[in-house]
Amino acid sequence: MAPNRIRNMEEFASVSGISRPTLSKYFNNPDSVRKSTRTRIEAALERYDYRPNIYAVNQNRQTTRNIGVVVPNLADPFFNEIGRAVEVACIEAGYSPILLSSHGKPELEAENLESLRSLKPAGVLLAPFGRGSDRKAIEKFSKQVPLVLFDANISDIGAAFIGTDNSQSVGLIVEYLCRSGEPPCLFEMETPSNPNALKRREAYQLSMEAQGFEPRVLQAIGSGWDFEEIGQSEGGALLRQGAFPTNTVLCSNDRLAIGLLSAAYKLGHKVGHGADCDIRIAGHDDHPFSRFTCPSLTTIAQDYAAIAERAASSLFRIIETDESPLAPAETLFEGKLVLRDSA
Amino acid sequence: MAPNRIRNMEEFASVSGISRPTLSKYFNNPDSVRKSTRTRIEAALERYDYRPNIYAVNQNRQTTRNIGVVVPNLADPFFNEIGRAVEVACIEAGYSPILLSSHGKPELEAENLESLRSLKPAGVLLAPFGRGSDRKAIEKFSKQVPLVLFDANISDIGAAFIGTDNSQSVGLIVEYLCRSGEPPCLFEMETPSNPNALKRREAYQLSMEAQGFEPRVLQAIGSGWDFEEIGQSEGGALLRQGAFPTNTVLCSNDRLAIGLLSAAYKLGHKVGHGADCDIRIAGHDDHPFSRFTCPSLTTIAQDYAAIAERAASSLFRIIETDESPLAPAETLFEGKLVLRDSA
DNA sequence: GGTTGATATTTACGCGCGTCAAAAATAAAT
DNA sequence: ATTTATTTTTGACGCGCGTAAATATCAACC
Repeated sequence: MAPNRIRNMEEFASVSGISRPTLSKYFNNPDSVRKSTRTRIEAALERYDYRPNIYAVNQNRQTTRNIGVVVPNLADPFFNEIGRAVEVACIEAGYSPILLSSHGKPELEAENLESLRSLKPAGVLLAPFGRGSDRKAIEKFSKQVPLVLFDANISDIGAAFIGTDNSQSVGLIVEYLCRSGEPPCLFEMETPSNPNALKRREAYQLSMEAQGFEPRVLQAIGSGWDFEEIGQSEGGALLRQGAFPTNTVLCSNDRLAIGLLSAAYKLGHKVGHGADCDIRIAGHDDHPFSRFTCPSLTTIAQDYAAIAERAASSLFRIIETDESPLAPAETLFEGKLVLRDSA
Repeated sequence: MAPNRIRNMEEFASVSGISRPTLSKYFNNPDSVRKSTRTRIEAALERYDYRPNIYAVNQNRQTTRNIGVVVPNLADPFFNEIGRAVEVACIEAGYSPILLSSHGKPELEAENLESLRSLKPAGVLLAPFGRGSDRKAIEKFSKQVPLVLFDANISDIGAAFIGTDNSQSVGLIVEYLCRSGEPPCLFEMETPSNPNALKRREAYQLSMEAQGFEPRVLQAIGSGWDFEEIGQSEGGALLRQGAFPTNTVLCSNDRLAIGLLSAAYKLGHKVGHGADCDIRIAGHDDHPFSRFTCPSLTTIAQDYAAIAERAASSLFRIIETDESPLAPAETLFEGKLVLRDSA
C-alpha cells in the first residue's frame, strides 16, 4: 500500500496534489481548509502515512502543543492516579502531555521545570512539594509559562490552584468519628512538607473545638516518602506505649494509616468499629489500597477526576485566551466520606 | 547576571567569542573540543544560560538522544518502580527518557510506539503486555528502531530480553513451602495475558512434580488489571467454599495475594505459618506493599534494579555500536525468597 | 454570465542548527 | 625556530517547515 516513503511535506504535496502551504494549514488546523480539500488530504494520508516532522514544526513556534505535568512522586498512587487523569484530559484536548515525576526529591522539581522550558510547553500543570519547593524558581518559571497548580498550593504563584477543601473533608470525618464513638486524636508526620498536611491539622483542631472536644495531635518522627514504614514503626511504638489518648486515630493520610494498621495487626489489636474492637483508625485520600487493608480503611475520597479535569481545563483556557487572572483563582472540591470497616 | 537573553547559537557565539561550528561540536560532545576551549565555553555558559533549541537540533538528525520507555501500566507499582529505574539509567547515560504508560490497555501499546516514532528515538525499552500485544506492530517497529524488551518476552522480537527467571524463582518458593508445611496449590488468573503468569504456572507444575507432589491450580475468573479486587472476590469465594485443596496458597503475583489476604481477614481466617494459623499465603514480586499487609507477605523479590540497569545498558550498547545480535539475547535474573509472616 | 468573497497556489524568505571544505590559528615535537 | 599535527574559524549550504504576498481558482449568488 505504501509506496516509497514520503520524506517531507514537499513530497507529500506532490503525491497528493495539494500545495505545501495548504497542507501546512491543514496540519495546524484541519478545519482551516475547505471540506473538499480536507477530504482529499485525508484520503492521501491514508495511502501514504506521512506525518510532519515535529521537530521542524516546533522549531520556529515560540510555543508548542506540549503540556508539562509535574508531580512530586509517581510512585505514590495518589499522584499516579491524578497524573494519569491529567494526562488523559490533555490528550482529549489535543495537547501532548509530558509527565514528569520528581521522585520524591524536591530539588528535582526545579530541575524538571527547567528541562521543560526547553520543550517550550504551551503550559504546565504542577503539583508542588510545598515547603520543599524552590519558591523562587517556580515563581520565575510561572512568569514565562502559563502555570496551574493542583493538589497543593503555593500562595500567589501560578494562574490558578485546584485542590481538595481540606477543612471540609477533615471536618466531615472528624464529625463522623465524634458522632460514632470516642473523638479522634490526629496522627501525622512531625514536620510535614506538604501544605495539605498543615491544613488538615488546622482543620482537625478547629473541628474538634467546634464540637467541644480537645484536639490531640501525635507526631511521627521521620522524613521522606516512606509513610507506611513510618506509620508502622512510629505508630507501633505509640501503640505499645499506650500513648494514643483515645481509641480513635485519624491519620493525616491513608499511607500513614496503612502503616498503623499493619502495626496494630502485628500487636494483636483488633481494629474497627465493632463492639469487640480495641481501636478505630481512619485515613484521608482513599488510596487505591485502602479497600484491601485489614480491615478495610474508612477514609475521605478526594475527587481525583474533578481536580484533574478542572486543572487541565483551567490551563487550556489560559493558553487559548492568552489571559491569566491577576490573582490566582482557587477552586476547591469537596471530599466524600468513605465508610469501611476500620472506623 | 544574565544580560539580554541569548536567542540562538549565533548570538552565543559572539558573546562567548567562540565560533558557532565549534559550539555545535561542543554541544554534541563536549569532549570533542580542546580542554581550554571547553573551559571557555562552560564559563560563558555560566554567565549567559543559553541552551540549544532542541527542536532545531533534532530536525535534521535521523535519530535523537531520546529513549522511549513503554510499560503496560504505570499504576501498577511493579512497573512504576522498574520504569523509574530505567528512567534513571537513561539519564545517567546522557539520554532523555520518555516514559509512556499504556494504562492497562493493550491497544494503547501500539499507539504509544507509533507516537514514539515521530520523536525519532535512539531506542526503545518495552515491557510488553504479552498476549494482548500487537505482535505485528511491535515487530514492524523493531525493524525501524532498536528495541529491547524487559519483564515480559515476545519470542523473536527485539534485540534483547531481560527479565526474571520464573522457573528459578517459583521453584525456590515452592521448595520452601513444601519443606515448611503442606505443599502449595497455585492461585492465578483464569486467562493470564502476561507470559510471566504462564511461565510461573509451568514452573509451579514442574517444581511440584519434581518433589513428588501433585500440582493443583485454581483459577480466578476475571480480566483486567484489578488483581486485588479479583483476588478478594474470587479468592474469598474459594475460601468460603473450602475449595483450596491444601492450607497453602501460592499466588501468581502479590496483587492477587493482597486481595486474597484481605478476603481471608474478612472471613476471620488466621493467615501465617504459626501453629494457630489456618492458611498460608505466598506471593510473587515483592510488591512495595507486601511489607504492610496483614500479615506481611512472604514472596519472591525480583531484582528490579538489575533488570532495569541491564535492559538499559543492553540498549545503549546496541545504539552505540550500531549492531544488533542476530537472535535476541536473553538475560534472566534470579529471584530472591523474602520470608515474612504470611507463609 | 459576470461579480464577489473565500480558498488554493506560486514564489520566496527565514528559523536554528548540523555539517562540510578551505583557511587560519594554535599546540606539540623536533 | 621550524615543522607537523591538531584544533578553530570562516563561509556557505541544506534540513523541514511556518508564513507572507501576490496571483489564480473556485463556489455561489444575483
